Amino acid sequence: MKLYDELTARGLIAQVTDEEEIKELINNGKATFYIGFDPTADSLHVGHFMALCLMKRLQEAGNKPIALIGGGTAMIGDPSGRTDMRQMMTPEMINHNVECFKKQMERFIDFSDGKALLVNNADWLMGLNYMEVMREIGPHFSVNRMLAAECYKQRMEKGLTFLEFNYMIMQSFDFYTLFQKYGCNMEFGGDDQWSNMLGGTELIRRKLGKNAYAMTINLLLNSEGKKMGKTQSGAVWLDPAKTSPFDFYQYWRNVSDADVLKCLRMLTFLPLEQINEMDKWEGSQLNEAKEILAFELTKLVHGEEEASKAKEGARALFSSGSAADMPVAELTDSDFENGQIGILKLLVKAGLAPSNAEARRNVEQGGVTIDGEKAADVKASVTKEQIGEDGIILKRGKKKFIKVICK
RNA sequence: GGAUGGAUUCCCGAGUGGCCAAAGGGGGCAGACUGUAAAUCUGUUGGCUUCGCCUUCGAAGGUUCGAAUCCUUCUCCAUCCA
Repeated sequence: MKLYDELTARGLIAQVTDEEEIKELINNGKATFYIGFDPTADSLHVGHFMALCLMKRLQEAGNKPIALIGGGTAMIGDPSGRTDMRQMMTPEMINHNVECFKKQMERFIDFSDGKALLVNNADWLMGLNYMEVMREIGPHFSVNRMLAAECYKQRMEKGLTFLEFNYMIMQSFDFYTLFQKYGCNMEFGGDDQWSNMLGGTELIRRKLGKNAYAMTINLLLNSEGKKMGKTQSGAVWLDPAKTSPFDFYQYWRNVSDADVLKCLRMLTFLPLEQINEMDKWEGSQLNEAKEILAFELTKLVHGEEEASKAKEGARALFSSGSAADMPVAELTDSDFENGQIGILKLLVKAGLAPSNAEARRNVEQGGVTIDGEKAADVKASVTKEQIGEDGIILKRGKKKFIKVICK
């Protein structure tokens, strides 16, 4: 199966500017393409991961990837699809994030020997001269058309500042620059980037009279239409320090039935035949598919060893309620009073509850167990001896476990 | 620059002097049922040393025995006019 068909079969392709031409280019390894990543946080997340996987697939087919880190565009903030104003980021934050992004990307994409490029648009955007940009680029953008673009629609009601309005122009300028500098003829991105990307192809056509192409990949949405890769407490990060491999594994282990196959297709590198086979699974067998999904993704992001650890840990935990590889919380002597610690304080210290009140509620509602025994009394406490050398297993709710040990 | 409307708890959104830690919904959390799924039902949802106390209704002052509610100034946002 040719690359383009495979991407289609996996449900990745959302929109393309010219299907025939793009097919021809990427199937034959003739594309030099770029994907932009704005450093708005200090770690990549699942959305970025999809883009990186796409990059990898294309690279394997002989195309040349350029990973662009938006150190310059992050100064503006992309308003696409957002209803609220973006928080302005300080240059220090941006630089820090750029460094974090670089490190993480190098784990996924092979940048050696010019097989792929890593560039930062701050290199050309920061030195731009306002008047020059106005005269050179300005005339090629119709405000009327920009305002009609889908990506600004949501902001027309809540308000849009001139700063953010310029984002599209900067992104277009990126494509234009890469086209000239590196012969970059394609841009990929999430579907929410479509209008920004069209801006780039238009600009290249108008200024240089040349053709460039754009293709978007579908955003990973769950069956309820919400973006996946987000939890209550924030994004699912690729940085193990921000989302532990265990939690990462659990996130995918817990996707709903309706989303497993979609995730397998879009996110993993498993052969399509194998995935189609799983498509026939029903009921509790789907549970196995979830385990495969979780394992595969954890393997891709954190390596096989971590993935196995997470898998074994989860299995042990959910079947017997104990495991060697589970998150650990350490207590120190100062946490104890007269050699013991209250159950509520213990929950908070272990990070299972954000506050005493929350911990109290959990205990009162029967959601807390210690070593498998239900803790029903809010005033109960645990002694240092009970925790001992091996520690105790503290559980809140059905899925949150932590091992508590003493120093 | 002018006119008008607005800012309430995680989000949406009621509340116009005491009965307000603040209706209702969404979301979250916990329980039951299950397959670590979905749906459904129940409870819960600011904090604390929890029969009590402390901090919250854009910010700062003021009026009052008492303010999310009234007054003053400020900040921010939307709409219309320039």
